[in-house]
Amino acid sequence: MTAPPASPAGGSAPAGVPGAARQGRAARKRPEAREPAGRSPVARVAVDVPLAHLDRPFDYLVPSGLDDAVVAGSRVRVRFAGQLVDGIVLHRVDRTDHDGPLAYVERAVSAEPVLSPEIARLARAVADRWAGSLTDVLRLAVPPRHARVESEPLGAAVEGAPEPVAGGWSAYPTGPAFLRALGDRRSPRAVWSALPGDAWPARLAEVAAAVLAGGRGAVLVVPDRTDLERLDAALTAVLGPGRHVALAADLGPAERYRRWLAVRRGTVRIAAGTRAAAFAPVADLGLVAVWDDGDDLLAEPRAPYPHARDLLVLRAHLAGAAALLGAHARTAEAQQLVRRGWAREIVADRGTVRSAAPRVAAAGDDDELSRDQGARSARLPTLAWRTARDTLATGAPVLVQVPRGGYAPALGCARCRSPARCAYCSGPLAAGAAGAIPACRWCGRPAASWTCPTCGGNRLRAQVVGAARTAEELGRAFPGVPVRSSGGDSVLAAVPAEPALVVATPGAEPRADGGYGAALLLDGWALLTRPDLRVAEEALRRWANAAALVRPAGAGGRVVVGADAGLPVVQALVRWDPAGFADRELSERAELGFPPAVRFASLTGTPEAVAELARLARVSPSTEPLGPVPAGEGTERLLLRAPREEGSALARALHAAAAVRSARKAADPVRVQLDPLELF
DNA sequence: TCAATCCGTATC
DNA sequence: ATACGGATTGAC
Repeated sequence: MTAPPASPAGGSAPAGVPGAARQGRAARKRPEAREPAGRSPVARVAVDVPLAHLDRPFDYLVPSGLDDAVVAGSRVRVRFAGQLVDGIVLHRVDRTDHDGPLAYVERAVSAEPVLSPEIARLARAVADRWAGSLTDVLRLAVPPRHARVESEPLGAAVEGAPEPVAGGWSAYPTGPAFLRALGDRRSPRAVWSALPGDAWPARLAEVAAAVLAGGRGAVLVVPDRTDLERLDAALTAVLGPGRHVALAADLGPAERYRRWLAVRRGTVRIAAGTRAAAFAPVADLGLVAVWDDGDDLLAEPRAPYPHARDLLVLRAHLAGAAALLGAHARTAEAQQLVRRGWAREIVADRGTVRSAAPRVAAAGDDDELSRDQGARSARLPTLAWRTARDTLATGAPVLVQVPRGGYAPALGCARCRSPARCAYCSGPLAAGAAGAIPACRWCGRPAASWTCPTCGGNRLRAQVVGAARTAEELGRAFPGVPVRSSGGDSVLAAVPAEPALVVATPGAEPRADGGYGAALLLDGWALLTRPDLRVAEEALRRWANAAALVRPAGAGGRVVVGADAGLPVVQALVRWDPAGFADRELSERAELGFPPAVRFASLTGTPEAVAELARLARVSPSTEPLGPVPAGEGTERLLLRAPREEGSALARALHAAAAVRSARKAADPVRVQLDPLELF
């Protein structure tokens, strides 16, 4: 360590020159004399440059005039490689490790310490875990500044803690103990299988109340906006007003920053939100929770592509906080946390599950279709049709889950069944409405006339029937029964307790007042035939989320799933055993060498760039390359597979290789993703 | 011998 | 990105 030099720029600065600078030819403003702050004159700054080889802090001198504003966590502007860039102060320190002159911090943007020590540590760990740069993570973690909001008067914190309530947690044998531990400032970790019909937002709100009772704060993450609205309402109901904020991406910059600042300043201690809220800088963090961690909305689409579940697990670990992963279904990742002993299970006993769940029956492809004319055109198996008819007769609504939106989202040749492709870009053709001219789903060009390249036929038929056409057909099959649709841009939150057919795409199912009388889960084959590692897990997740909205079997609740009864995933739904399914799934993946039993990295870019990065990455001998395979538009994708315990070494090697490439000014970027959701 | 230019490397 | 240092080139 060396002491900071007394003056910047190698001693050439006009330290002793009085304010009246000599007039040059032009009225060029000379920098006024600056001197380093008296104590801790060095600011260690994370500069906002995305280059991998610059992913480390840089030291600057704090001029005495900025001594008060340049604090750990505050935003600054500094000169870096000749240009002014944004930065965030990581620390104020006494001396520098840098042997060379230090530049001064140019400007303090504000004295607000936006980066808390906990989030600074987390951001570094996230960058390391996902082979990214700190800068990239900070862009995800710290929202853009809004100066006016920052200067608004501080809102008052609501004092005291709300009454803790065991509420619905007593339905789970280990639930009350979990809540008690939170109230005692301990940090239990659990994977929670929510009972069908349970009001999960209320359960999360009760958990938040327990954390508050212990004097700590919590972060609660849900997949989407609709879930957040429900959680927001439950938090208000259980905690009272002013004790939490809802953080969503679409709030607008001012409101977003206002709520975020309330968390950062400690005015509120409970932060609920969608995936970006996983970084919410809650003070004295007691708990992180995530609902329905299998939802792919929790995967961040921006570099370095962290997944909110894994990020929260990491955060709980670093901060010594409790963790709760709740869902109706269960992911293999959550099951792995249980198996490794990192988390305990919170599950109801079999009897409770049985009495809460609807009765589930399978109607596979070989089931005869209904003889009813309308029902046949709606491709309802007899069982589904009868179930709908009988349920509607009792006065209850029926939920119809259709895997795909639109009208006919995939068309094929009427004669040979081969998929219909766009003549220009080879994208899939789809029809938007009955009798509408088909159009390409990629480029939007209409295909007024079409000839099958395989057999020469020129008539199209629907390969996949979408929700819109299903609604139309159900209307004919059940004349006089209202049909409501939910999906795409128009998602219904709830429907009344009256006879209706409610057609929804997965994730857009409205809740029914008093529960649905029945749910028909159509076209299971369409869900299960996609070439994806997670198809079965994802199908069970979607089915369970829909079936959880149906009344218990004892109250007449019925579910018909349109898939082969012999499939293990269908059996898991029939028996309502998501934990058993996840356990078997995890074992299978371990045998086949798939995540989460092993770690994967995916490198995407031009073939040369991918090859170069793979060559530069000093990976362990047990790291296995798979591919590369074409990934469209002149790019390739290479997968690297490593044993689970070598995951961080793999990430480190890839980041180091990316640093070599960025230092060489390599032109073509390579996208590096750890644990990518899509493997094939 | 010196200045203009090129290239590589560090960026505090 | 840009800026700087050292090497290289070319003209006198």
